[in-house]
Amino acid sequence: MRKPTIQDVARQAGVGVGTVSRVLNNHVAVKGATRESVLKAISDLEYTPNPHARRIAGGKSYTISVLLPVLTTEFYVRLLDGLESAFQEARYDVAIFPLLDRSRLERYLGSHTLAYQADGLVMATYNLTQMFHERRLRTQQPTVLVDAYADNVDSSFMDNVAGGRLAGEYAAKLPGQLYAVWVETELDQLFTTRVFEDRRSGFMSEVQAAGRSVRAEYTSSFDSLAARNTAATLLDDAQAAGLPCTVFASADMLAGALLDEVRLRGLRIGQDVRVIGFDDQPWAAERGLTTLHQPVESMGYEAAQLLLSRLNGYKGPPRARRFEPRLIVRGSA
Amino acid sequence: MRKPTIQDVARQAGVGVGTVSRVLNNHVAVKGATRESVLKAISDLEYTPNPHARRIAGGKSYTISVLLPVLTTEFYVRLLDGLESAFQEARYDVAIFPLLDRSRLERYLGSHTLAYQADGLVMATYNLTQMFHERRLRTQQPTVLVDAYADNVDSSFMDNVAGGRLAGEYAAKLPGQLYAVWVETELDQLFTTRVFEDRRSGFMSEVQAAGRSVRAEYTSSFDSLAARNTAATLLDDAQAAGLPCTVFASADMLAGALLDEVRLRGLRIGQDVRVIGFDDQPWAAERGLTTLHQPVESMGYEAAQLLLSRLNGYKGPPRARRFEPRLIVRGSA
DNA sequence: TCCCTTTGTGGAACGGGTTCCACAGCCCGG
DNA sequence: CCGGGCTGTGGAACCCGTTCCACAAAGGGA
Repeated sequence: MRKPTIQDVARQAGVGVGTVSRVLNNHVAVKGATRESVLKAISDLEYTPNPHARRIAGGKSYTISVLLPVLTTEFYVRLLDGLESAFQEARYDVAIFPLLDRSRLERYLGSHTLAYQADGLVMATYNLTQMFHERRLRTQQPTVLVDAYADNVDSSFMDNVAGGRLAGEYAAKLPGQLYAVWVETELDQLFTTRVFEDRRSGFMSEVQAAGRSVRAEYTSSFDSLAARNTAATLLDDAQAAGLPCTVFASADMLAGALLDEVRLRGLRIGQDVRVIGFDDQPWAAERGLTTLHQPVESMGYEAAQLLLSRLNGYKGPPRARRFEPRLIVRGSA
Repeated sequence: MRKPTIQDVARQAGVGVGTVSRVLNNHVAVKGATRESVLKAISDLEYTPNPHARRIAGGKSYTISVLLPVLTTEFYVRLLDGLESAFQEARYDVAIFPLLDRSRLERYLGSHTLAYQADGLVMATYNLTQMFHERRLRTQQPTVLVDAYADNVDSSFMDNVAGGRLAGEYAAKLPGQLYAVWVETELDQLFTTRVFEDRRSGFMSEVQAAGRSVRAEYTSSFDSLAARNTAATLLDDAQAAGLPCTVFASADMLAGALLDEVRLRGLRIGQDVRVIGFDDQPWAAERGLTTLHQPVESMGYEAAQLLLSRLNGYKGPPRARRFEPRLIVRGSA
């Protein structure tokens, strides 16, 4: 049996095709009773609109490209959930582009692939808009940054400076020497993020304002081995200088490595060594990690709304949606 | 200025629209001279066909979904290169779906997202077809496995058993105790792969046939810290038992951890400790790693061809394209 | 040379939506 | 009670390719 079309629905409901289309797109000018009968016909026939017909008639692709770093963290799963729920409401499809490497990025955007055909672009964490200005990417779609910001495009992000400050404020009240460990930004200039820089500056300003000294020279890449090595070095120094101490780990991943290493040395978490993380990953609650929580879904949802309003013709200056982090105090600090 | 359509091209070239369409789709029945004039008109007008119109007219989505594990290894970049080059030739778009987690997979395939609309499915490394049979996924698109195999669907893969055998055969001739380290398959039952199992069975059979004993109880997950820990444990044992020794690492990632740990201990690679990897990642040449090379692009390209032939109506039984690994001998063993 | 195939080509019909115009019915003010 | 405007709705035109049918021209066999 043929897939039902909008014509079939119109016939079944005893209305015109225009009316069915109006119901599908939530146009206001459809009377309650008419709308009901259309909806009934739709469900009776199990009708689903043909997206390609829609695209060609509407002259748009109703597709959004999302460019993501390749990381399996819960963060991006939740971010996508937020993005997709908003785009789904507006009947947009989402195409995901994992940023595997530089050449692949250029291929994504430079040729006639899905990303190129999309009506809009979402960039997560990495701000690649500079490439547009350098004319290395020729895309001109409306763009929104999420988990990143810039003053020339719309953005939806958490205030990482504020997060750093919350951590700093809290840490400043704890006894013992203060330490901090940072994530190094990626090697490739292209894929950089200011997230960790911001966390750092917030933390440092607050701690210094409180007159506390910090040993903040520890860094690690986003890799479990590197994190563990850094944790070990830091704890060597801390043990040499004398416990207790407090460590701010600018990502839960680093905090996790610290917790492991602390346990390995038979030290007591929350007493000998206090650890403050950042991200509130799913395991953080389980392991009692004091950390900063981000409203990730909301960030995604709002990013989508910003982009959708551009697609609906909004022409104003770039807007920024700033979200506030929340310090979750658990046992680790 | 409006984007040129096929009508504009036809007018410019002084031919009918049907002819233009035939040229675009490489139908044979177009004379050389006519074809030339059409091609000239296309390039003069900078015409690019509207993919959505094509989809609706053709009744297909001309889109393939590729389901990938989320790993930044060179392997998947190359695999995608192979897949995309074949699909591009056939004028198919590729949509990538990183397998972030289970719920996301079900959402991808269960609802009316891009993956669902696609004409075909490529699954890399993970064989998720069992979910179709369990009715947990309702997709019925033609499917091809790449870097994985099963007897109920088309597949394109390297013979990992043969790779293991090559490694075993080579290792069996080297002096000292033999060791082997394996990658554990993922925890989630859904995302499993037989790749490492195969490498293991190939290696073991060859080594045992040569009458050599192996200490093959070492395993690690695909994580740098875990790999390093395993490497350390293995080398502790090896040093206790006496050098020289030879280690087969069933993934270059593990081999890399071994090389690091060997250097750390001041041992000589290729003399005290010989290491054989698997994958031939880009850094392997640089670090002189003896390893097994896979024709990754070809695997991807052939997988695409298998799928395309299904899309063109091929109805035969499942086919398997098996590729042979090649042992690259460098300094490490 | 004539008729019958091939071969190559033009163009209408078609796919399934959206949009816009026209019109019916209603409400309201004068 | 009538005309003007507003609201809600039907349906034709349109979006832009692919496909198929019809037909002209060229080639081949008798």
